[in-house]
Amino acid sequence: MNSSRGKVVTKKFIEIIVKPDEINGQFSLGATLSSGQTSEASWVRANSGFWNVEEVDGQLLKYEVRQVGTVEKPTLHVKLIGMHSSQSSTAIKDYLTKILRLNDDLKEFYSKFRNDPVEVTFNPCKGLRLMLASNPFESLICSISSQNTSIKHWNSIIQSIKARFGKKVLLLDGSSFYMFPKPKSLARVGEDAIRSCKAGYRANYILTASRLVAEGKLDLVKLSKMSYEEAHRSLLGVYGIGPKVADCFLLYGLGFTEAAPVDVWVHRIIQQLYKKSMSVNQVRAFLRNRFGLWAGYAGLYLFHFARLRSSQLV
DNA sequence: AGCCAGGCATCAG
DNA sequence: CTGATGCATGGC
Repeated sequence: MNSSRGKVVTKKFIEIIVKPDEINGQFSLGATLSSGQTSEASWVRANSGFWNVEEVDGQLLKYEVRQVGTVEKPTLHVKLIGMHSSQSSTAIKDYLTKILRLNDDLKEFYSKFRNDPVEVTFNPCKGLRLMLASNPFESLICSISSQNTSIKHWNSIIQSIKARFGKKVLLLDGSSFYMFPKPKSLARVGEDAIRSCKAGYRANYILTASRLVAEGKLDLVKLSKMSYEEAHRSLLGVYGIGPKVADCFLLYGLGFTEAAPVDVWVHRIIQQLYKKSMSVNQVRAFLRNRFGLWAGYAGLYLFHFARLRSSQLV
């Protein structure tokens, strides 16, 4: 069992495998983690996969996920570093299934809307899945930081916030990682400090939201138990949070799949595909009415498709 | 140099 | 309610 006293080299990690029959339909890890979702800022690309660090059952855990096989028959290899022997690998599997949304029935999405103009996105985006943020507060700040700037820039804002105000942890493989600060820590640092993370005018929004969460006036758990409309309405009351940021957080932070964030990309592509001139608000209503609980997926596919096309990859 | 990026608060009408 | 404008920052 314990090899640390023997001649055998201690195995520092455990590897688990997620098989095709544990994934509901197609999956593309690469597309999913490269699609600019506001839940993914913390994932790091390395080797042939991606890694992240999270607290699972109060235990710090680094996981490296790599896809083998095809998009149609996907298999995931997950390397776990720092796992206690008391933790079951099925608990880890459940956790990954939840945040990579492996139970979402993608084939149903494709077949249900195969006669809709959104169908043109299915092939180029095949296997793309929504992701659920593992830390709702981090997702809230990511969503706020992402407004009116590039994906690259808001990712760098988040990295700076983590490096400046987050706790540094050392991992068993020798690497280190900055955790996202807790609401109370971030609420304490002041606007100038947040501004120095190149957050610009968003610094005030970030600080305001952090204070509200720290003081319990913005209860993320309570929000997750409301209806979508109710939760959206109450988020709009927060300074710095508008319709798009609220939808980002509800979708990626809390898992409301009927939320479809409408940004400039989605606004443009919807008007092109459906040949109708619409305001941002009209597009938002349009997506919700047409796609219901699949609106989040439709929005993500349209967003990713539009960006792929503009970079000449399609 | 000027415009755009996963927008929002504010103010005018 | 809808429409115009300023706002930090970085990339092209």
